[in-house]
Amino acid sequence: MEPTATVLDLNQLRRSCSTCALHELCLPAGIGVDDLNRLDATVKDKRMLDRGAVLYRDGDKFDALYVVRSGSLKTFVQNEAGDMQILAFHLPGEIIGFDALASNQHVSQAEALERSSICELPYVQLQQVTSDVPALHRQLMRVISREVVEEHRHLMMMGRQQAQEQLATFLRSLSDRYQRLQRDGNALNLSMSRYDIANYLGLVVETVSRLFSRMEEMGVLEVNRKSVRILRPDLLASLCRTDAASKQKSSG
Amino acid sequence: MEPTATVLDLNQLRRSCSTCALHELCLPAGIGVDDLNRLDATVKDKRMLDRGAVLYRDGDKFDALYVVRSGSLKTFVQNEAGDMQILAFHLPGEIIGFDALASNQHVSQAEALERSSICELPYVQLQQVTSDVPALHRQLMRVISREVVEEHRHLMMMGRQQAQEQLATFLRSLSDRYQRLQRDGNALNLSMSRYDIANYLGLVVETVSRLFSRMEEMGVLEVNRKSVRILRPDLLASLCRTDAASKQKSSG
DNA sequence: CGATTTTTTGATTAACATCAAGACAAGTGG
DNA sequence: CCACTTGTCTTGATGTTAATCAAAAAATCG
Repeated sequence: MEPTATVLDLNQLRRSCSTCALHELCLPAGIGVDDLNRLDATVKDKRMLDRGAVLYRDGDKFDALYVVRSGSLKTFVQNEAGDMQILAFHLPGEIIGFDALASNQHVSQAEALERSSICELPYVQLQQVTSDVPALHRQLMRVISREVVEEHRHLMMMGRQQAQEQLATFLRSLSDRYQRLQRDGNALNLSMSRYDIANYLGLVVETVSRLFSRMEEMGVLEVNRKSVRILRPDLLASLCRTDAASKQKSSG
Repeated sequence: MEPTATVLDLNQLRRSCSTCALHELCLPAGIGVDDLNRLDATVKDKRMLDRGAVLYRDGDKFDALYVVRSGSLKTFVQNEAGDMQILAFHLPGEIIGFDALASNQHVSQAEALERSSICELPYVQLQQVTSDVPALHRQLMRVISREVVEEHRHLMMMGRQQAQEQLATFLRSLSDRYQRLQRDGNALNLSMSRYDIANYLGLVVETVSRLFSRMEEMGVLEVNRKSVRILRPDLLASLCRTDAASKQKSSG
């Protein structure tokens, strides 16, 4: 490969928060121009991660938050026995690493699902900026709060929905996030494996595979390995809940 | 009832953060004396809630965070169909309401499980204090982060453990929290119903009831309705995970 | 291409939900 | 204080969903 290409790439990555395409979705959302430059200065050199590369692992000292700039990652926890539970899949504009604020060390692991680029926000500097810029402080709190709310959705999904509803909900939420990124919400490109999807939903891989097949038979999806096209968004929506009346499971 | 008793009660409740028994477990943890007085000034009149009383509900405008001072609460979300998912049970010293930071309105409901008293932290004032007192800002971030970490535990429990392991894990975590409150960690007083426990774990009430019976037969617990005595903490611990080797479910 | 991993499909089983009913505690009103 | 209601909890019998076991097909990789 020619060096020019690489240099261009790096320059592209080097562009600031102010000109970043994710501007309105990321930490800068709702921040004034002056303050934005300050934030910009704290964002450290962007990192590239290859598929499978680990951004941080359980036990790592906390020293930065990270923003997904392109690509995608998964975060997960592991117990003593080595069982893994995937917590979330992260798309561009999303900030990760908040779990480490509590104890000053990470209690989860973040791993790239594909080649991804990352903005690093060293925490000491970020703290400096946020204490000077109240708007940024509030914005940061809002972002953590969004993570809390998202986890509530995850809990509701795992606790109260059955397998097919869960997968439908998962696909719909992915579709929504695609749209917020100005992508076609009906043409999903799943960067995670079936195994990862199953784990995220608390199922086994066979179940997920069967569900994809079933939804394809129903005409809801067109599945081609990683690429999933939503043919009938309306049907998919209806699959998120089997006729309301029909279940107990401590619904309330 | 005699007015004197009521007045005394109110006075007791009115005592400040500095002298509160929960001092070291609550927001003041790690805050200096001077700053503590400032925090103290922002804590609004304490509220009493009767069993079943609602502190905030889904859709309520966000204007305060709340600290459980005595008693206990549950928080839960509900979907369109009315299905409920309990997110957590909250004991004294715990701060709730963070879900509302994201959108300026609550997206969950908090309800007292027994007669409980609550400290209210009006957010506008809290924001003022935190911007003046960086230590408090950091402490607040740590507390939200703890909530995130706790939810990771909940997700791991629901996604990867089976019913008996879940209940064992739940009881153990409750026991730990009792101990942090200087209570006997082996003499639990469950303020929540079997129904609530089942919902929290993603099970039905019959399953939970059967598990209590089974654990009693095994000699792990002595169950008497709301009162649960842990007879064999060691056995309980071992129940949190059936022999490590024996499962798939996308463990890693 | 052979080797390994991922995904799909089928057959069987286990875990938990559902259905049904009784036991027990806590009110409630007479 | 007692009959009666109501809600919570327990226990048993049966059913269903998703896990497990097994193996082949498809994709990825060196």
